[in-house]
Amino acid sequence: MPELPEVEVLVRHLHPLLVGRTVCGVQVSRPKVAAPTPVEVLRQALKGFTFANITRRGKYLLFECRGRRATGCVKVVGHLGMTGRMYLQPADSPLPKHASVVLNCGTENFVFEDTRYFGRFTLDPGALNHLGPEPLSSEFTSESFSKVLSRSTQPIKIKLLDQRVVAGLGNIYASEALFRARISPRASARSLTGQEIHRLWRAIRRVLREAITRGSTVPLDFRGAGSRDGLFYYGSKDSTPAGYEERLAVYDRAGSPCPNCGTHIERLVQAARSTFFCPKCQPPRTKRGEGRGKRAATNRRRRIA
DNA sequence: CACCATGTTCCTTG
DNA sequence: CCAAGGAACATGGT
Repeated sequence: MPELPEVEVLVRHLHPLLVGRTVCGVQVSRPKVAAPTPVEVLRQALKGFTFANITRRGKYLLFECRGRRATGCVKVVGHLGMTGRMYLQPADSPLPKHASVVLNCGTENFVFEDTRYFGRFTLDPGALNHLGPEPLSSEFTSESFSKVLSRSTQPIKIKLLDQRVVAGLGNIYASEALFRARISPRASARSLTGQEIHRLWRAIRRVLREAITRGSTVPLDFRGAGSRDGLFYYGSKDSTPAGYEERLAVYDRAGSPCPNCGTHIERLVQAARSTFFCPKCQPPRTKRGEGRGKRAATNRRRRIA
């Protein structure tokens, strides 16, 4: 569930539930979840502290906690990885199989469930230093975006996944934004025209905003008990959520008709990850700038062999 | 058994 | 130091 919109919706959901509550117990399932913070350090840091604020940066959740005497302030950096969920449940309810972190807050437990354990819950803020601008803030401009893209020969789709370029896009919304901007995912970043970059800049913001709006409107199941939650936020309580069909235009829709022109959506693999696009609405570059990286890589391999 | 999956980081090579 | 590619991480679904 974890790209910027999902994290944003989760933060808005958790904020009123957690702020003001005090942590009495801390349980961490395995060391790597808190790494590089030692589990014992995290436990001692949180015990007795009260949630003061919860915010987001890129795909990271930031939990601000304060001690009783305004002595210290602890900031926990959370990341959902691929399969992370966070929610509250009654303290006497059974914990999920893969409970990565459990914070007891009296009558309720705050649960960070993470099947694959790719997520993080740590005091180390290091990862935040490498993040690019927030896409929905004023620091993310068409001009700054253009400047960064002009230095790269990588396919634009791969560049969009680089968190130093812009923070919060993931595999789903990268495909969606390129479709909205009518740009081929294979086009090299530096080959984009000023007009295309502006379209892409707008598409990124629009796609993310729409997803946040939708996630805040539809009733969500944060525990993810829903059947079809793989692609969705956390799964809607409804097994067939209204509007599910049109939520994503291309992602995971290979073979389906493009909502614009009816052409079959195609799937391709870039950097070992799936990209979905409409070959007609997002046509390949005619001159140079497309497929170049691929050819270069092939030549390199030939030279080695 | 094979392949796929919303993400990040580390290692290698150039 | 930078850019780019690939494997690794861990578990489950189809």
